[in-house]
Formats: sequence, C-alpha cells, structure tokens
Amino acid sequence: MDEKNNVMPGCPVARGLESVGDAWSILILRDAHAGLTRFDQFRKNLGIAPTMLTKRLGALTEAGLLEKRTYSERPPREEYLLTEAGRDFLPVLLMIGAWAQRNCGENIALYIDDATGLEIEPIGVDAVTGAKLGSRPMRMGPPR
Amino acid sequence: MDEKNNVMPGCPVARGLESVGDAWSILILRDAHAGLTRFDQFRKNLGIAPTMLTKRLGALTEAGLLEKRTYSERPPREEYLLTEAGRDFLPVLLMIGAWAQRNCGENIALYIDDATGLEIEPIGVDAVTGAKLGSRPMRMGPPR
DNA sequence: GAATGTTACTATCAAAACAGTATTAAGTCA
DNA sequence: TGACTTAATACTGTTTTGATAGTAACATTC
Repeated sequence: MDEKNNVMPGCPVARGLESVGDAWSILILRDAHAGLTRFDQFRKNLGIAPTMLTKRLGALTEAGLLEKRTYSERPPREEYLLTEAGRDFLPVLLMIGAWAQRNCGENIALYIDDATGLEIEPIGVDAVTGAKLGSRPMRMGPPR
Repeated sequence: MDEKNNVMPGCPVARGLESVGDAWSILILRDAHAGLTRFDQFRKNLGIAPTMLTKRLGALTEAGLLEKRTYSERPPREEYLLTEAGRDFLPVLLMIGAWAQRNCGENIALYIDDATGLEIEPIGVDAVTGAKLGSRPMRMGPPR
C-alpha cells in the first residue's frame, strides 16, 4: 500500500493510517501504554522478530508517537517512551478493544475502572453535541 | 504477523486486530461507511489491486463485518454491505480520524454535524462513569 | 581475568504477501 | 457480431516479513 493511492488525500482516517496502519505498530503502542519501554520487553512480549521491531519502533518514533531516550551512558542503553501524541492514541486502542468485546466472540478481557471496580464501557461521542457517534447524520468538510 | 504470537490471548485490542489489523481493511470499511458497496467502486476509489481487494473483501466477510448480497440474478452481480458489526466499527474510524486531525499536521478534512453545521469533535468516554477515557486509572480484568 | 550474561541491535536468507497487468466468465446492449 | 460491464482469477515480478544467527559494548560472577 502506498499513500499515492488515496484519492481523498485529506481523509483523516487515511492520514492516521500512514502512522499506525499495521497491527505491529498498534500492538507496540498497546504495550507502551501498559508501561513497556525497552526493546527486549517489546520483543519478548510480542514475539516479534527483532528486524521488524527495529523497523516499527523507528517508524513510530519518526511519526512522533514514541521518543527514544538514553537511560544509561555506560553501557549505552536506550528506551522508548510515549510522546503526547502517543498517549493521545489511548482512546483509539480502547475503542478497538471495546469493538472487539462486542463483536469478536468469547473470552475477551475487560477494562475495569480502578476506582469503582466496574467494567468500563468505552463509547465515542461528539464533545460538542454530546451525541453518540453515528447517532446523527454527518459529513466531511474542508480543512480549517 | 500471526496470532500465536500473542502472549495475552484475551487482549481485546489483539482480538480486534485479527479482523481489521491492516490498512486496506480499514480503508474498505471507511468507504463502505461512505456508501460504497461494489467491487469496482472500492477498486477505483482505493487504487487497490484486484487480487488484494478480493482477498480483503473475503476476509472482512469471513470476519462478519461485511456481507455479500446478490443484487442481480441475471447477469449475476454481487455487492458488499456492512453488517451490524461493520456499522459498529464507525466510532473506531472516527476516533482514528480525530486522532489524526490532532496529531498528523495540516490539511486534514473535518467531520461536520449535519444538523448544526458545527465541527464534530470525537472523544472516547466511559459510558458508565461518563469520564473521558484515559482520565482515570484503569486495569484489565478477566472475561465475564 | 575468563567465562557468562544483558541489551539493543544488524546481517542473512527463505518464505510469504503484495502490486500490476492481462485475462476470464457470464451476461447485456446496440 | 462486436463492444461493454462486473467481479473476479492467473500470472509474474517485487517487496516485506519472519526466523535465526551474530555483533558491540559493557556488567557480573567466579
């Protein structure tokens, strides 16, 4: 897939997918939100080939979702931290998860609110009207 | 990528990605929500190779997001319609789009509420507490 | 100080996925 | 009859991916 293919170049979904349009990247972000930061933590948790991991971490860093930080000079050691844009991706992860909980069969883990102990039910709403996404007609408009 | 790699098998995000873990599938779903239904509509709009499109439409149908319907017996013609699970995916698309609007630079189209004419600002909330996703501590719990 | 372990990679190569073009099957239309 | 439409499939390279091994730079343990 390459970006030239997109007839509608300003499409928000297509633009987002340029940064995070593959499963490994999304799983890396999931793990980063779970607190993992180091190459080997990701590699072991995901079972990903190191070549692939190097490439994906580089792409996510390039795209501004992760940043590389040296945490030891000697020996030289680096880790990957979520940037603001990376942390902002959490709702997307939760919405994917919530969709899977509703539509992908049995034995899927739940998200629990720490304070109340109750199951979290992630939904999307329009912050302006408060309406649930999809409940009202909408269209696309030109960029600001 | 294959599913065996997932150390945490009940993870909602990983489960969701088994159905929609690649960019083409997500773009097809986007176009389906925009009203496209036919092979050639998807092919032309996405610039996707027909082999790839056949495979992705098949996978999405298999996963229960699309269903194939005959709309003409003679000549035999078929189209792909969103199922309930497919329509339920709309909030995920909008959240990806909203993330891109905030984090992927200039010249990205906006979502407009038809009734008010105002820009839509998709956010994720917990339907139980009403809190914005990510604003309160949470954890994962075992399946129901 | 030698052997072993840790971390973050890179190199190599086979296998799988992908892209591009041409072609097909089953019809319609003029 | 020949041209056209739709929804694919066949064939052919190219690219990406995955598996495994190896490396550089140190730390730790005996």
